[in-house]
Amino acid sequence: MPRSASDRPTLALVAQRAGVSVSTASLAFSGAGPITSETRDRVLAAATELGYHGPNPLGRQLRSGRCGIVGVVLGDNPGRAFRDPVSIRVLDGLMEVLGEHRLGVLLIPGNQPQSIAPLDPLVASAAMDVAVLIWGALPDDPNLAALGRRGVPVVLCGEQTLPGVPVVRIDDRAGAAEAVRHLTELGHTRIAEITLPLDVWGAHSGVVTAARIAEATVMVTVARLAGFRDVIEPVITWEASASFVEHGREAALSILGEWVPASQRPTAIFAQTDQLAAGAVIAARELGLRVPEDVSIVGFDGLDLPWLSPDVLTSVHQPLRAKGVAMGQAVVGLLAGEEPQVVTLPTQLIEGTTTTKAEG
Amino acid sequence: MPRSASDRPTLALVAQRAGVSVSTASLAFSGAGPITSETRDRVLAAATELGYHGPNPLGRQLRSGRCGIVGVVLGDNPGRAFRDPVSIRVLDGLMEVLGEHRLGVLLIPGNQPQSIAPLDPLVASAAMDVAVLIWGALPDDPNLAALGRRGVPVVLCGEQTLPGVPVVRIDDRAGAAEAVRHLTELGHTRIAEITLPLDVWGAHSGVVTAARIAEATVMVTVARLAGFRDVIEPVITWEASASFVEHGREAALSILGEWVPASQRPTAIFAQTDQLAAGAVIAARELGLRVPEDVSIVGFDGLDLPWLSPDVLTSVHQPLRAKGVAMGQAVVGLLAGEEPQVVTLPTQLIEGTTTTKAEG
DNA sequence: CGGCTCGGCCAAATCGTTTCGACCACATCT
DNA sequence: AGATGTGGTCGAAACGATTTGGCCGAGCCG
Repeated sequence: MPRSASDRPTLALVAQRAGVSVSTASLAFSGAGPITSETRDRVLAAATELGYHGPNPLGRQLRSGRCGIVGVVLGDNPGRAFRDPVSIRVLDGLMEVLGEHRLGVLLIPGNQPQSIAPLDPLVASAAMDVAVLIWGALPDDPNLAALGRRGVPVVLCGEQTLPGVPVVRIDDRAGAAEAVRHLTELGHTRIAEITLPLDVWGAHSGVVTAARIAEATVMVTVARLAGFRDVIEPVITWEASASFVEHGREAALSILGEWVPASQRPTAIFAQTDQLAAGAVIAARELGLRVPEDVSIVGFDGLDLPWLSPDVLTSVHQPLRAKGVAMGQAVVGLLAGEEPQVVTLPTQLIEGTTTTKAEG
Repeated sequence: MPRSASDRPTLALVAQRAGVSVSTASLAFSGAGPITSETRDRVLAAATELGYHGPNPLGRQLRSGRCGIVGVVLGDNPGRAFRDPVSIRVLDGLMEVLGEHRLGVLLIPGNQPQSIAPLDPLVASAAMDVAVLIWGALPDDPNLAALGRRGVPVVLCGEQTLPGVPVVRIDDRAGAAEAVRHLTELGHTRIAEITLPLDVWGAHSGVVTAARIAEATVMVTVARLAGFRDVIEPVITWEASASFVEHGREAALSILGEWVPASQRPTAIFAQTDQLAAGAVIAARELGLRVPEDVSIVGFDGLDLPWLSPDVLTSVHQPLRAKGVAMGQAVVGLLAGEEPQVVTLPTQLIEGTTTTKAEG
């Protein structure tokens, strides 16, 4: 057994030992092309004798021009992307499909807006057959530009569409509208909003004005903001700096705090993600408010949140795993030379225990 | 700009256009070796004209014998590995170090015990310079065996040590003992235990006997079980089928249920992970028990659990991110030809709000 | 019995880059 | 002036596999 990678036997060595040509030995492993089982056995025997365990992927890759690797660009630093159950679920579905097609997932930290280095070196020069921008792309995304220059095909996720690029999306605007309409149909009129960051920096946090909302650049946020306003105008909008429970809690503590007269207190909150909504539920509990009697709360994503027990969040469910699966299929289609498509997946509001009729 | 990968210009083309040899053109890009700035500029100009954006990584890889990729083998299916905040944090630290050294992370679904296919094809044949078994290895791990045959160096995480293989670990046994000792020092004597799965299948769930405990095969579990028993014998041991909140909740509902006479009810629980412990806190709340007055709960890992608010879990903190960092450094060291080491990181019990003195 | 087909094997070209050694011109030292 | 560098460039040989086209012999059909 070879100690290090340097003294690994090559196919040529195996062929020599088996008394056949290199091409025949290759055939014995790949299985393509006609070969006597006797010959194959001789090659395989020679291989085991020499400790040769299959062809070196590097050589194969160079020849075939493919490396079997799909780069997955995380939209933010990995610490955040991974803490977000949403991307986790998507990644899960994606890996399933890619695994079936013997494609590997290369994790690529996305561009970090505050960083000086605009581009991860992996984006610029790692070997990959396709890249997936799992968190959506900005209109002038540097990753997208770099991958385009390199000639790496891309699959996108989210609102942004580009000619010749497959996109997997949901109707964020309609989903948000459905959530808010659910609340208005229950009789709520004073509805607060907890929104995702309006820009990629995520530096701001707190109540925001209409002016700032009009300048929002993150496409997902923009769509969900618009969906809310398709139904009714929020009484207050609170911008979170990221989609974590603690931010939702902080927002709701402020929105529902005791300094707000009960008569003016929002009777419902729509949070743009389940994490934020869950934070709001926790905040309401801490403030001694009953959910949903005193305040109804709706989220977006449809995560399974066992730790919110005994509450079950009312939420706009999106098929996260299916999203990943669809992206995987888009990757496979791209490699097969199919025409890129825009796939829109359905969302569905599912009632939990955190919404009920407005009092009075 | 080239439309597809097939008609991408090569270094030879660029060299020809610039009127220099291929080797000189290579020098112009790599920067290694002497070259006139004038010549380099000519090459670079020719490259931009042709839309050549740096050397093809595949060719470079074949030549250098390295592909700049580290395979990260997830111990279970990715859906689970990613749901577990523990591996996420470790992965985060790992990616940071590897990123600094321009190494990419290739995600590899681990062996799925219930599956017929014993080995992921990526383990068997993906190109990688090193593999990291992030969830530790079994004594007879098929991944480990396959990687060994292929000559891929390995970095391990956890209790299992192997000659010539770098390992990053914590002292699980001592950590568990510290947690339980904390409870006994507070006067607790009836202490229940919620344990991680005893075997890799994770099919069993419920109260377990001493006989089954003696047959535990997962090293981490074994170590934490032993740590408990270094201090005191648990009054009851409940095996969870995975490290999720809902399993901890289920366990605690059973352990603390109203059918248990208050005089015999455990006054404290040590759960082998924070997720399980958090589930226990939630269960206690649902049962109307006060934490910590009626029941003290200790976890293991030291996760930040904002959704457990207002409680803060008492827990044995392990440096998760540092674990990833150490594994990254082990990878880099391995590639640099350094001697493999076993690194043991410290753990520390940090008191939250979920433990207090036993009553009476 | 001759021509044709076809299965099984091989030689050689190819993928795109890096790197080693050779080479040349020019400057420097003795 | 001749010997000794030396900076800049080039040719050619790896790196390890796949794949195309060709060759040879055996079987089949007419």
